[in-house]
Amino acid sequence: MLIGEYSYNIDPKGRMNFPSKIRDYLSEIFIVTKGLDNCLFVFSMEEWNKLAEDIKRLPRSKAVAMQRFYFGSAQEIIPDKQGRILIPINLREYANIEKEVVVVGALNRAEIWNTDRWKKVCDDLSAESIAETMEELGF
Amino acid sequence: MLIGEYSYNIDPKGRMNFPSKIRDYLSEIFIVTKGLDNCLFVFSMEEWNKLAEDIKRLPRSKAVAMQRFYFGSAQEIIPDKQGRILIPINLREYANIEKEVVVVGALNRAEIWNTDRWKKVCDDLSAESIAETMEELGF
DNA sequence: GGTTATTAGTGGTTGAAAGTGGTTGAAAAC
DNA sequence: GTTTTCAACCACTTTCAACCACTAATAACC
Repeated sequence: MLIGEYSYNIDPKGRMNFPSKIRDYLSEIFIVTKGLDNCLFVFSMEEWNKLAEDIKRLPRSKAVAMQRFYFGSAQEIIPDKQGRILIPINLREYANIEKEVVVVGALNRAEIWNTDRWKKVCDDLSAESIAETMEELGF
Repeated sequence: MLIGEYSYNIDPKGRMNFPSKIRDYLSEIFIVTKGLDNCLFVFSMEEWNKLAEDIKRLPRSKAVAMQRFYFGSAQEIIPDKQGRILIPINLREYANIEKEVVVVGALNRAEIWNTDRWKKVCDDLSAESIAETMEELGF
């Protein structure tokens, strides 16, 4: 299961470190795509293939948008010996990533965020709605 | 699987570079045809033959239009030593391709777009519909 | 608790591959 | 026979992946 929050800086060459714990979970090669709310999604090959299969089976009307969104933006990523990755420029632009970056575990995927955006998202998470949902779950 | 987004300029002689990653997948020779939404489709010979078979099996009424659309516009493409391709003028006109071009991976085919058109298509992808479909898929 | 060993993270260099521009020569068109 | 076109090269530039070397942080051990 992917959990945790990790902060890094992107170096002048566009490389960013990628948390070793998440790397271990994803194995040597994985997929980065556009995600929701202008973050990037990171999938293991296994999860990615599942998603691809599901998208294939969608009715045409929904499939086209999903295909363009995910396949169009997807990139195979292989970290270098030091565990760094290089994110394609179009994805960096999409996610507003320039310098400070956060990698966040999210169950079956990881997410990459512009740090400021991430902070904002966290602030906006209303404590009440969380509490409410917890109650629904019986916790 | 064909994925990713790659940007190039068409040079004064009408040549455009073609991404090596997609070239590798398609092998030495492939097919370009008119596609949906005024883009161009790029198929591997294998996929192309499959499509041709499928079209053959259609009921006559539907087959004629499909045949005219796909076979009529199809062209075999062989990249030069540097990996560039030359797109026939009728296809360039169809897709409004003049200078800035994007090549996009889409699972079993690639698409070639006028850059501005592609941007527009991406912008029009509604975030809600993507989110909704994701939820349906259980991601 | 302090020292050492190990792993995580950062910066920089280099060489191969990807990408771009231009030239030439054969074939087709006039 | 001349001109035009275009595929096939050649040469150059840029990019980026693969290293190497170093520092910081963490874990293990005495």
